[in-house]
Amino acid sequence: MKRIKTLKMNYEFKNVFSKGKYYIGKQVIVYFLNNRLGYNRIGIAISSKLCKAVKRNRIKRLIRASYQRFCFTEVSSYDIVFIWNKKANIEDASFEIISKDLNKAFLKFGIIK
RNA sequence: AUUGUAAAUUAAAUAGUCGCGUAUAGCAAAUUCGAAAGAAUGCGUACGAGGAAAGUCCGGGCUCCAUAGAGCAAAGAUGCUUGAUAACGUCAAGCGAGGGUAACCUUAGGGAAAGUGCAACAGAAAAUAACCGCAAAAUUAACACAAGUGUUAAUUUUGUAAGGAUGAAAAGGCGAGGUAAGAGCUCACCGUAGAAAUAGUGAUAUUUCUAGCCGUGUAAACCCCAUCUGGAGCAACACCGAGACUAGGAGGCUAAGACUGCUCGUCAUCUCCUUAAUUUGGUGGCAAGAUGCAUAUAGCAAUAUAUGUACUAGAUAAAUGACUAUUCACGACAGAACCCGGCUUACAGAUUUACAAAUAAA
RNA sequence: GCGGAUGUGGCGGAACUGGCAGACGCGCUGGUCUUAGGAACCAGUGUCACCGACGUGGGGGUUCGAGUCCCUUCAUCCGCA
Repeated sequence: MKRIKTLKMNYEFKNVFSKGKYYIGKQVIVYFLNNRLGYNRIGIAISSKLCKAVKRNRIKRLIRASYQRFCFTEVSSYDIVFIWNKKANIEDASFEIISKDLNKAFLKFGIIK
């Protein structure tokens, strides 16, 4: 399955937020939770209060693009949720900083080596 | 050349690597997911967001509610004229009013004599104007003298809108005549209202005559008049596949339902109320349309007609991104979600056309 | 997609038919009281300025005059399917 699986329902997001572990990066906050499906599922949540649709779309694309850069050697099964850090300025969103954040987060929880 | 007015166009480009969505009677493989309906997978090829996609402020298509019906009421919208349009609160061309030296811009612009309400404070008075004042007559009192008149004051009656601290607004304005004092009482000029003629489809304009002007403002207060509007929305709706389908009550007539009230009429047979439950997946709807562009004809124009030509975004947590290199003016506002016509709002710059003003030069 | 509500000092919250905007409460500042603090009481508190002008989310309009009426726009909140 090459296509990225996504989280869809509201209760799935709530489950990850309440039970999962998290890492706070400069621009992105990452939540992790184990699942038993045998593959990863991701969800990206950006509040509509932060900015308008074009910038929100851009952030989603940046996160998705940087997620695809990591090739997962082991068969990992996690639910991962990405949230924009409210302290960071939306105008400064860039691919480099987001991919660094993701790299640190994945290293911390041992998904990649 | 400067300053300005109006209208229109455009919305960085190129190459490479990786990646995303849709389509595919191209090639390959017959497998995977699912309870089923159904869906998906590799490679290749093609295509893949705007002028506002936005706000949701109007109007329509489409679907269901009966085929969307009839009448009265209620509620709401619009409001100079003529035309355009599927329709509109939109657009075009005009008229009136206001602004600008001008090009040009703005304009919810019917009715106040159908009725009701309101006009704070100030002011004599805020809408059937006599409080002060001005003037005349009568009475009383005082004073003067030439001795029955005059002057002054007060009171009463009458006439009078010239003047009066105010106010946004004071009863057409201003000047002259006139008068006891005054007054459109009379006259000239200006304004207003009405009628006729002429021009125009018409709003209206011009001219002439008449009326001395007997009614202020507010309808974006209620209202009156004219015109218009049935309701709900693609989460509509149709179909396919699962799951669930409890207990009690009422009606099956004249009941209940189909936007609100009433009356009439129609439809369907099971419907409604309370409690429990109201879960979940797929397919269609879904992209060629009152479409855009060019030319010709009609028209001042909006637009219409004809011919030619162009047009594969179609998702369902929602597709356009990342990196590298080069160039420049160094990139604004901003992301389709059933589809169209408008309106409104946001917007870095770049380009083009037409016109106006005064100055300078030729 | 459809529908509704709200916006006024630093904060909450009044102002009715258009007619003196900032009532009232909390907070803040200064003073009295106290050895000190609290409580209590008194005075002040939009901005520029000290005459006056501008101020009810922003921009227009109607009116003699808008917090109030109308249009447009921004922000926040809520409901339904």
